[in-house]
Order: sequence, then structure tokens, then C-alpha cells
Amino acid sequence: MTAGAVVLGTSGDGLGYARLDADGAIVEHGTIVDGDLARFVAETGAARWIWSDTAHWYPRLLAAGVRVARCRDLRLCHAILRDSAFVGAPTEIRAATSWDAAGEQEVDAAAPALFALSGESGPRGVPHDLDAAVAEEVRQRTAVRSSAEHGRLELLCAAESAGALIAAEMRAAGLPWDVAEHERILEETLGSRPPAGGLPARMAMLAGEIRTHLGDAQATLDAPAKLLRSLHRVGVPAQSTSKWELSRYEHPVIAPLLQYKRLSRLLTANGWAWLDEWVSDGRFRPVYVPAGVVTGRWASSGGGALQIPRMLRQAVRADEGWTFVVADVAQLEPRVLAGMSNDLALARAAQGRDLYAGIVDSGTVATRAEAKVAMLGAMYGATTGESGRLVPRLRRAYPRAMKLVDDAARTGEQGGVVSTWLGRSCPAPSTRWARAQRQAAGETGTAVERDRARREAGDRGRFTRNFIVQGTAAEWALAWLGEVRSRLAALDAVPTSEQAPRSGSGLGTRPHLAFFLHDELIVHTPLRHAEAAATIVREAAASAGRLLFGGFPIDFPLDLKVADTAAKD
DNA sequence: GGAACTAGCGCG
DNA sequence: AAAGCGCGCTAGTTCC
Repeated sequence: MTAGAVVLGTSGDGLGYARLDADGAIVEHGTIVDGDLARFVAETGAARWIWSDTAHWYPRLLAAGVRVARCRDLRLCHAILRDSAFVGAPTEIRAATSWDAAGEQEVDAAAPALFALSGESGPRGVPHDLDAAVAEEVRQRTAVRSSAEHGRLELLCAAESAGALIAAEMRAAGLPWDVAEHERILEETLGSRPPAGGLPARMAMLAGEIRTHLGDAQATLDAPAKLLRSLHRVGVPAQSTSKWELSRYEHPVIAPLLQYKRLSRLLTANGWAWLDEWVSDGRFRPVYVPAGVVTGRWASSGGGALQIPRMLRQAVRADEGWTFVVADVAQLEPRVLAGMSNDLALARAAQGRDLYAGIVDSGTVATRAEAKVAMLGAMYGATTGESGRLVPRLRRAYPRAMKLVDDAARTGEQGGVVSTWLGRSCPAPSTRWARAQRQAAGETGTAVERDRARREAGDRGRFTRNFIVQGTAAEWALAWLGEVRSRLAALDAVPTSEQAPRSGSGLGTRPHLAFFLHDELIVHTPLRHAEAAATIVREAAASAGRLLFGGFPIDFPLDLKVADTAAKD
């Protein structure tokens, strides 16, 4: 049983709390002795903690070894409710306030930014004081209750808040990273580590080869415009230096150049400098930014956590005595689309393992590759090429699903707002966009302006078309993640001898989430709990499907493995 | 000498 | 082949 809802915030010179009843009335309030937040939270026990910004409050709790089961992140929920088309009539939540501020990033638990410790809100940050939090919580409850879709909005706010907890915990725990293995990959691929400023051996060799073919010993390889001119001089009429473009030409310079670009990418994005900066004590600790993407997907800040290249995944290595459960959802977005649109034909094609194979089996297209490119085209708004050619076949086979994305595109083109399944709405178009559309419609502008307006309308249509699907997929993933988190927390702690001390904040006493990337997660688990953790990950996927789509027969099969590395096969 | 920009490529 | 959505990051270039 929970002890209800408790708001935390600064109060006077210190910290205070306020316990709320179901109507949002304060039933008890007080100050937190000595500002000892961690002790207060630990002693209060189970509650739904309501606070301004998880990134502000939670890291210091984790640093003290205190984990909470549930919270309400007022900043994140404010952003959802403020913009949601599911919140009807004008409510206070729509008024411009300091709750519109961006969140705090990174609060390093070991050395917090000054403003993060002071209890004051940061520059242009959300307010952290108790009174403001209580008032905002009441506004949010009113907004949710006033909605005809209060069930969905409540679900979304709960999932979003759970995600905020997870983001902080995953940073605290870190992703186990084998520095020696990473260095082995670097040396094998690039050659031995160069002195500062130099090029690794294999890159230097390739550079020499390329310059020979370019007939210019001084040729610059890292500046696209200059490289393009060098290529033109030796008869390669490329329009850009992108690898797709270059690979179309036959010239002895192409192969070493493409290889050089590949190695250069590894060196600059994930080379030795990256290791030095981002991996310490055997952990990669990125800053996750919940809802950092307009669709509700997470973003990350620093270290490129969401872009770990496949070739480095074998450096993700579990602690001794521990292992990973690595799982991703097969074709999450089209499955979510089937659920949103109530498209039983698409749901039937999705039943079992491979949705694209199901589309082929239905006779809609001939090959799996065609099914994939057609489905991506439908969700992204492809109009040309093979993808654009195949989309009409999907329209015939899955009219309900296709109507949903086509309608979303039309709404967007006309300047309207679309929403995800649980009620996250896309931003309204900019005033500049709207003005350009009005002028084009009134045929007052030049032909160039009208062309531009038409193109921008199409851009926005493709955005809103994709928004509903990508955003709902993000909601499904949050529900999955939240369920995994709470069920892992209920597993028994392992004996001290089997714990992972480097998974900070006491998270190393039992299986914990270690990584999340849109439709994939990694659980770091003691060997003895690996099977239980795998079962939880699977069952949580089914649970997330039911939470969003009730009894609608769409399943969410996982590619799941228990392994010591995160390498993809 | 730094801010704002582009090109290119990694991830889903 | 690139196309059609959403990102972050680095290096180079341009502009103040």
C-alpha cells in the first residue's frame, strides 16, 4: 500500500513536504529536518513523490542509495498537458508560466551544479519551491479530470514520470563497458593509438593512398568542399562526398576513400578520446533526456548514447557473475499502427514473429524487402521510388491503418494538430509557416513562394504522419520499460558476494535496467536472476500491449537473448 | 576567438 | 541506390 501523494519542494531556507488527499487538498505539511531529503524519503516509504523535475531531485536521492517506486514529474507532465488536444476547454494549464522552462540537464551527483544544490531554480528553469509544486499538481489534476480522455492522459503522465526515474537510474547505474575490448577493436580497425594530433597507422596509410590517386600529396580529405574539388580534378563528377554518392563511381580513389571515411568516423565519434571522456570505472554513463524528442522519444546529451555503433556493441560487457538480457521489439511502429487504427488485417499479418513476412503471406507484395520498404514509406510519407510505388498496395490491403496515417498527413498539411494514442500532441505550425500557407492559398505571392509553401505543407504532412506512429511507439516503450522496472525491483536482492558495486546507488543488488534505445532495452542481471529477468522483459511487453490497446489482438514479439555482451549477430 | 552554420554519418 | 520520419555529435567553414 502506498502512503499517498507527497509533494516535495524548497520551503523557506530549507526543504518541505505536503501530503495531498485524492482531491489535491493538503492534509499534512511540514519541513524536512536538516534538509535531509534522502532520510525523509527513505523513512516515509512508499508514496507517489511529486516534484518539479526528476533530474533535479532524484540524482541526490540515488547518490544516497535511496530509490523511489513512483513519482510525478511536474515539468514533463506539464509539457504534455499544456499541448494536449485531449485537454479541452481553456484551462489554467495552457497559460504561459515558468513551468514551460526546459529541464535541468545532468546533475552530476558527485559534483552538482551550484544552482542544482542551492534549491533555487536554475536560469530559466522550472520552480522548485513547494508552493509552486502543489499549485501545479492541482492544475494538472484539474486538466486531466476535465478531459474526456482522462484515462489515457493519466496513463501517459504516469509512464512519462516512470521514464524520468528510469533515465536517472540508468545514468547512476551506467552501461557496463569493457575498455580493453573497445581498445582492441580500435587498434584492430584503426591501428595503434597515435600520439596526440596524429592519425592512427591504418588511416595514415589510407590517406597516402588516396592522395596518390588524387595526384595531390597535400590534398585535404576532411573538408567536403575541398575534397569534392580534388575529386573533380581526377574525373569523379560527384555532387557530394557522401558515401552513397561516392560509391556510385568507379575510380581507384573511391574504395580507399570510403574506407578512410569509415575509420575517420570511428576515430572521431567513438575513438580513444571518447573512451577517456565518457567511460570511467567500467561504466558508460550518458545523460538520457526523457521526451527530448518532439514525438516523446528520449534524446541523450553527451557521449552519443543513442548512436553507439554496432561494431562497438561487443564492448558492452556484463560484470563478472552477471549477464545481460538484451531485447528489442520486432517492427514496433507498424504494430502500434495496427493497434491505433483497429486494423485487424494488419494485426493478423503481425501475428507471430515477422510482420513483413505476414504482409508477404497475405499476397500484398512479393518479398519481405518490398513489404518493409512499403511500410516504412507509408509511415514516413514516401512519394517516389520503389517505396512510393508500393504504398498503394498497402492502402488496398490495410485501408484502416493507411487511412489513419494519411489523415494525419492531411491534418498536418492543413496546419492542424495531431495526437498520439495516449494524447501527446504535436506542436502547432509556426506563424511563419501559417502565413506562407495563407499567402499561397490567396495566390498573392510569387510562383517561387507558392512552390515553397507547397513543399513546406508536404514537409509538415510527413511530420504529422510520422508523429502519431513514432510517438505512440514511444508510449508503448515507456509502458514496457516501466513495467520491467517495477517487476525487477521486486526480485530478491542477491548476497553481497554477488553484487555489482559499480552499478551505483545500490542498484547493483538486483537486476537493473542498463540501457534503452527507442525499442530496445538491456537489463544487467546477476546470473541467478537471468531467467527471471528475461521472463519479466517478455511479460512486460505483453502487458504494455494490453495497457495501450486492451484486448485488441496485436502482439509485440521480442528478439531476446541472454548474453554477456550486447553484440548483434 | 567564439557563435552559428553546414556536411556527413551514426542510431532507431 | 535513395527515398520518406526523428535525433546527436564532430569537424570544418563562415561570420561577427
